[in-house]
This record gives sequence, structure tokens and C-alpha cells, in this order.
Amino acid sequence: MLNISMPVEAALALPPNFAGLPFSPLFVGRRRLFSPRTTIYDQDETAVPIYRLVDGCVALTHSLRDGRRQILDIIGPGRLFGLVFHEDNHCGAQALTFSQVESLGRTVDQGILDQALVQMLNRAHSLATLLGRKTAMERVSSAVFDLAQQFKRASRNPQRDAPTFNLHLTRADLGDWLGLTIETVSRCLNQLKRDKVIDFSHPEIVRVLDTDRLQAMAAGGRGEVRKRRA
Amino acid sequence: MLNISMPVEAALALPPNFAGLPFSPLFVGRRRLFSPRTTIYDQDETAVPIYRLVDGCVALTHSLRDGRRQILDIIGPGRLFGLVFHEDNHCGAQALTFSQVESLGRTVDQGILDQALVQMLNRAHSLATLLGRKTAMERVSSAVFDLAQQFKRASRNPQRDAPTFNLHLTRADLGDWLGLTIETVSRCLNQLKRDKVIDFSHPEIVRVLDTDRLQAMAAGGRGEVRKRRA
DNA sequence: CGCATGCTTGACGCTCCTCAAGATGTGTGG
DNA sequence: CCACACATCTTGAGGAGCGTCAAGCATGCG
Repeated sequence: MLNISMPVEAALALPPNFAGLPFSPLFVGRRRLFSPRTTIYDQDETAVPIYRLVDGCVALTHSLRDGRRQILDIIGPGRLFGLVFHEDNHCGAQALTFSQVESLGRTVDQGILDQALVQMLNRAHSLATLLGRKTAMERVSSAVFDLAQQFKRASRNPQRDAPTFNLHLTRADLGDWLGLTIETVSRCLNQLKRDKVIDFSHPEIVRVLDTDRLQAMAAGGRGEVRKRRA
Repeated sequence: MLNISMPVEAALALPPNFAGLPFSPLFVGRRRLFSPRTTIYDQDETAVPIYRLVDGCVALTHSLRDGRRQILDIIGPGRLFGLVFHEDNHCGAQALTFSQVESLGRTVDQGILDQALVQMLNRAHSLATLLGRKTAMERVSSAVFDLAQQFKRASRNPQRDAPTFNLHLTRADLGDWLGLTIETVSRCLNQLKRDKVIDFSHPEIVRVLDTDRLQAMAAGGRGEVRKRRA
């Protein structure tokens, strides 16, 4: 992979869709800047350090040999990742936007690390429940809700303004995260838009109009009890 | 829930299908014996101790409010569970057969605990990949392969004998684990049987006839490359 | 023996995937 | 400024895989 060094200011000043060119990482002290669609570490890499995402958006992915891809987690600012050094970590990490990443070595407080691991585990379990037992609409609602939490912008008046966030994932990414296809993701998002639960004009900037309804859909429809065979 | 105390010998001598009656747990020092289909701890319980499964089979489950259930992991002898005390552990644990469980308090070596957590996380990620991206046949093959690893019986001649294990899960449990229905699980198991990959006469005792083929199916068919849109 | 539970098997239907075309937006070059 | 290429998103039509429903079978227990 090509590595071109350049001042971090210049990199940050690049247009937001200067994607695809793997010129990163840039080193800034112990910080590195990754450009969109670049790999932070690989699926089969061992001895990966602990990272903290300062800014941006990172996906943890696992690929089957035949090319099927599953996104295992979406990491937002502040979260730790690459927590696994004892064994193979078995999943890779890639930046979805310009992402500033801080390498922490092993100097991390054990309590913090445990907490991060437990959060990781809980999120993995939530994802499994989503993938195993939720419908397409519920999955997409869950994803939007989760991303709104992780990426919502600061607002001067959070009471009045509808929470808005930058959807760093493409429809394809969402599909790989939610176990769906591009088309199904698109249909569900537009359904949510028609239902006035969310809104977007650019496909990347999403406003949540009705958080309660979104959360209700994410948790499983309108609370109706599903039938279960005896 | 009913709790009846009885000597552990008597309990162990019960016929294997003495199921459904929640008379446990029995205390044996720091060990407890749980009978089939009994809860070890609940989904919303906090401050759960760390457990080691001495013998038997335990399922970690998460239920949605409307009754849909997802099994998040199947625990075999030797493994630790209930590792999460900082936050809500958000999933419950129940015994699937007579299960002897050792409560470890917090005296566990930190390294061991980390290792167990990491294994848990890796397994959760594998499950997510399975649920998000594998077909029904692949899921069932993966499950059989995993259970064979965790529950295969000691054999005098492992070279010659086909590895055999007790399938402690019902078809319904398998369905809740693999994101499938009872019927689909049954169809896939019988397909594997017709294909001479596995064999069973009792629906609970499974022999693996062709480990390689099983593993190949679990990993994703015959290695054919799936198409991906550009 | 009758009942209960779990497993199997078949017919049918729905959700979501597949395939295909068109829309939208964005950068490039004339 | 407009035409063009390219990538992503949207939308529709049709099909496949797995879910749903229903019946029958096997086993075990009272």
C-alpha cells in the first residue's frame, strides 16, 4: 500500500470526498490520520496495539474467504478498539471517513480497558440479537438510533433542534453491518423518511425527527407480542 | 421458582430426561447443580459472580420484550461465564442439561479473566458473521462443528472412531442460536445426514462422519466465490 | 393406553435478495 | 458554463430461501 507523507493540515483541508487514495497513515506524535476507505489493521494481523478514536468513524470488519463481509462494530469518537492482543483479534479495522487515531500502547489503565472490552462484548451481543431476530425495518431503525447516539452533533438548543448526524457509512456499509443488501437498506431508510421518523436530503446527513418512534421501531415494532410456538 | 434441596449424588443419578422441574440449585461447597431448563441468572440481574462450568451445557440468552429470543453463546465444560460486573450484563444464563457450576467470586486471575472475555468477544463476532452472512446450511454446519469441538466425548481410538457428542440443545434452541426456525434446523440436520456428513438415530446423539466436509460447509460452501456488486 | 413433548416432512406464502434501469450528485475537462 | 464519466442511491419487477401453518411420527411418562 502506498504511503505518502504530508502535513496534517493539508490532509485535513482535503475535500471530504477525496476518497480511495490510500496515502495515509500520517504520524502526529502518537496520533495517526487515516483517510476514508483505508485499512488501520488487517483481519489476520497479530499484536495490534490499543487505539483510541479521537475523531472520525471506524468499522471493525470480518470477511469470509469468498468475499462476504460482516461489519462487527461501528466505532465513534472516544471509543477504544484493537483491544485484543492475547489471541488473534480476527477482525480488521478500517476508517470510513478521515479519522484521527491515537495509539495507546499497553499503558492503558486495566479498569478502562476492561470497561471497553465489556462494552465491545455487549455491543457484539446486541448486534447478534439484531441479526438473528429483527426484521429489516427494525435493523435499520436500530442502526440509525445507534449512529445518532455516537455521532450526533453538538447543538446550541438540543431541546428544539432535531438531532442531526453525519452518516459516515454508505448504504453498502450499512448492509454489511445489518446483514442486508444495499437495496433493502435504501428502501427502509426511505420508508422511515416517508413516515417522518427521520429526514435527509443529502443521503449522508440525517436528522432524527421522532426519536421515540425510532427507538420503538428499533426495539421491535409497536410492542406487539410476536407469536411463539409452544 | 421452586427450590428443593437434595444430595448431589441423588440428583446426578436422576434419569437424563428428568427435565422441566426447576428443583435446583443445589449447593456443594461453592458448586451448584442446575437441572435442565433452569435459570442460572436473569437477563436484568446485576452483580453476577464469575462462574466456571464444570460439567454440562449452558446457554447465554437475550430476549426482546415481545418474546423473540436469541442465544448468544453455548458454553461447554471448562469455560467461564458471567464475566461482566461493571455494567448490566444484559443477557441471562440457563442450563440446558444437568450442569455443575462453580462460582468463582472475584478471586480470579486477571489474565485468565481477560482471556475468557476475549474468547467471548471473538465468539460473539463469529456468531454475528454467521447470522449476518451465512445460509441456513452453513449456519447449522457451523453449529454442529462448534458443538463437536466443545462436547465431543473422549474416545479410546480417536483416529478410527467418528467423533460423537451429545447435542444438549433442542431444535428450538438451535433455532434461537442460529436465527432460524425449528423446521429449517431440522431440514438442514437431516440434509447433512442424507449427505453422510453427520449421523444420528436418536435426535440428540450426533456422530460426525466427515469433519473436513463439515468444516468446509461451515466456512461457506465449497469455497466458491460469491458475487459482490462493484 | 393416552397424553405431552419434541422431531420430521410437506405445501404454501412472505420477506428480503437479485437483477435491471434510472435518478442524483460530484468531479473533470473542454 | 455545459457535457461527460463515475459512483452512489433509488425504485421497480421477479424470484428464492426460509418462515408459517399443518399434519403425522417417535419417544417417554403417568
